[in-house]
Amino acid sequence: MSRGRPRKFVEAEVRSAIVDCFRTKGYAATSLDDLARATGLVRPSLYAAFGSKEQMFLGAMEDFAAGIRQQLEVVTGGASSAHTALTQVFETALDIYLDGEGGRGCLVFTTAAAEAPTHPEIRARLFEQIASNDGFLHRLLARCAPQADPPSLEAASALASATLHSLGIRARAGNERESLMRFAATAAEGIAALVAQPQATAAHT
Amino acid sequence: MSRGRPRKFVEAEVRSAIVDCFRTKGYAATSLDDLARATGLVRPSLYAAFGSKEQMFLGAMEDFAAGIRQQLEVVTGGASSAHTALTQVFETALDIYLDGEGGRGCLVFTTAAAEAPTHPEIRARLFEQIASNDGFLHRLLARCAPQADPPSLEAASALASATLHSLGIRARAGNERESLMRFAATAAEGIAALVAQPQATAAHT
DNA sequence: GTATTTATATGCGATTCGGTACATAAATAA
DNA sequence: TTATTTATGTACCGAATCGCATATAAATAC
Repeated sequence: MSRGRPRKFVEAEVRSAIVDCFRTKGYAATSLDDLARATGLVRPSLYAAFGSKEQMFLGAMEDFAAGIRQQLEVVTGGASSAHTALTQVFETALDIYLDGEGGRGCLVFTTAAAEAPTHPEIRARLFEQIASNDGFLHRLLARCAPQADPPSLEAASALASATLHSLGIRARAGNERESLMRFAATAAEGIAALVAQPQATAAHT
Repeated sequence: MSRGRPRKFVEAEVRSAIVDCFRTKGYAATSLDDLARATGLVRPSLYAAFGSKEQMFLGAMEDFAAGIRQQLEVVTGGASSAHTALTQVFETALDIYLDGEGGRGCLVFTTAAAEAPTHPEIRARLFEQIASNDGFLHRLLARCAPQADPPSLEAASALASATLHSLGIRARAGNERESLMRFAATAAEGIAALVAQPQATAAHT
């Protein structure tokens, strides 16, 4: 047991509330009072436990990305074909992007991206998380489409990543779930076709 | 000639400065004082000419989107193949996304998207501009790849749109120009392959 | 010239901002 | 019990926020 007065809050719940708050209102528009209200803590407790506003946001990026990544790994664990893997990836992401009211989208690809030009630390983490996500999709497709030649695999994983980014933006724009599902299905079929027919990429002229 | 005291500023220059300001700092973090400094106007003049902060931002979205659209139409006017058209679209977008220092990215797909959950008007315009951009790319590909079957065309234009969204995010994350160019080239080849080999899309199982 | 119209310039005013100082409460260690 | 450690709660700081009220300047209309 730790030494002093015990905390009154459950850390995981508070972290989740912080994510939701930043995701809905954005970084700059979220005040420490907003976070205090959302978490039930008072401002000094928040500061003592999670640091400054920017540190809280960096933590929220980490939490959000880790949550998505974990779900994606569970969902794609048994995927065999590229098409089913992509479909599951996109639908899992959409479930997260569309939760709550009003399409809160992606904290990393949208909210953090908006702050990147003025916050070097946020930009650095955004860079890392984009690269990490690219790597995940690349490995996933390499596993599910071993017959694809390297250029096709490269194109397919780039396009898969781009589709995920686009879904985050489109969810924010207020698209309906069915519309986003159609978009995801269309993208998944196109990308799957690429790795199914590897020779297509080479001859474009 | 108009009646009262003439304006001291050139409207186009001021509008451009407003776009740059919002694009770099984001909506909430941009103060009216920031805008006044950037434009050389004083706050009441800004307000009289362009309305509230939200109205200024909506105007900036319009200006930014119109500027990109116009450049894209010029650049793709003579494009014949899907591959060259896509390459020109992506490179033109990158020129804009990478101008200034620190990769300011896309005001619409990133900055506006971050504000969408809390600003219905911004969300509505974002929705429209995404749809408008989708339509542009769809028409462009239909013109440059008339041999493609409808499903392939659908997939290709969805992926082209997604690539544009992704480039905006990646530019914000601080990627180097060469890295983004490679990404764009990879995506362009993959998408072009889709419309070059229309039968690929149908058989994915 | 005089009135009217529009733009600029100064400055206020209530509110909110992020962060912290200080006092109090609740646990453990000795 | 007493000392120590940690968390909570209250109150406050200077700075910045958006929007506007008011006064002045510069043009045209008559």
